Amino acid sequence: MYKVGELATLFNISADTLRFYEKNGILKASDRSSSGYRLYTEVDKDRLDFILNAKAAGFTLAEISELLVIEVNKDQRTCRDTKVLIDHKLSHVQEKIQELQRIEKALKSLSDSCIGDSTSALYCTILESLESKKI
Amino acid sequence: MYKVGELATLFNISADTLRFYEKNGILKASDRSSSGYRLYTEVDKDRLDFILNAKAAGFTLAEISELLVIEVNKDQRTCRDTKVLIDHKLSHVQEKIQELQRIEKALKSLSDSCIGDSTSALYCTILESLESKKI
DNA sequence: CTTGACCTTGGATATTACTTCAAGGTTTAT
DNA sequence: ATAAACCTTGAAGTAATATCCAAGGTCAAG
Repeated sequence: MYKVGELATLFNISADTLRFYEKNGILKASDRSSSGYRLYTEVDKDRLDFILNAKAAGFTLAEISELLVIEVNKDQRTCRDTKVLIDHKLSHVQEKIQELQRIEKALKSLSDSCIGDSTSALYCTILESLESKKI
Repeated sequence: MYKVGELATLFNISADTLRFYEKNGILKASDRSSSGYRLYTEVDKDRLDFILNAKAAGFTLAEISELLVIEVNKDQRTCRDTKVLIDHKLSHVQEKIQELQRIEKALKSLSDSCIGDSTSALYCTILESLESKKI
């Protein structure tokens, strides 16, 4: 059994984060000590591991909740249920990448247009672009 | 002179957004009518154009404020001042792209490991990965 | 028995960029 | 003259993910 600070240290997160996860129904300590301290079991620890792995894969906490529902009811769920979530997330991430690449391109084009030396900004091509050009 | 709704319509944003910009010191209507209506001039309109172009290039409102300070005091600023901001933003965006690409890769690898058919999730490789593997 | 490190709770704060609301005043068209 | 469409303000709400704080209880060591 781990106290909140112990489990937090194990995973290099803060005790506040664990309390936050509990408040949001994503990870509840299985037990409490007689004095009210949270006590986490090995199962709780595995669940936290799952949560943090999913987070590292880019899932939001809401999405992780969905994944956990499947994980916990594995025997009544199919691979399709899981894969649908992953693929949905994947295309969302790909859209975001494309949007950022559009922005990257715009910024590069702004940056490349300007030498960036100590001459007056009066005729700075970057500013000129922002004044009028549609990006 | 444009009223708030007129200017908003011109740029396909909401009147509320313009009021929000004013509250945040990013764009203030130059005048008010006798009854208190905001009245925007052509200069205000140009400034809004600048703001929206910068937004399209991925800048936050705080960053746009910085750009506007340079834009308005052009004669006392250099190209370097401007380019520093752009390049700073550019590398920030590139970092975000890399992080998303890391996530994309992780998701792809999860997705590819699973056929996603109607077999039980009991042995779903995606769930197995999330249970233990560090991504 | 005291000190320090830990734990509890609820609530506030932070970020970003708005949106919505309530209650009321103004303008324009018919 | 009245209805529709506009405008005003300040305050509160939203999403996402925590972090910080205050006031107080608990536990282990010396």
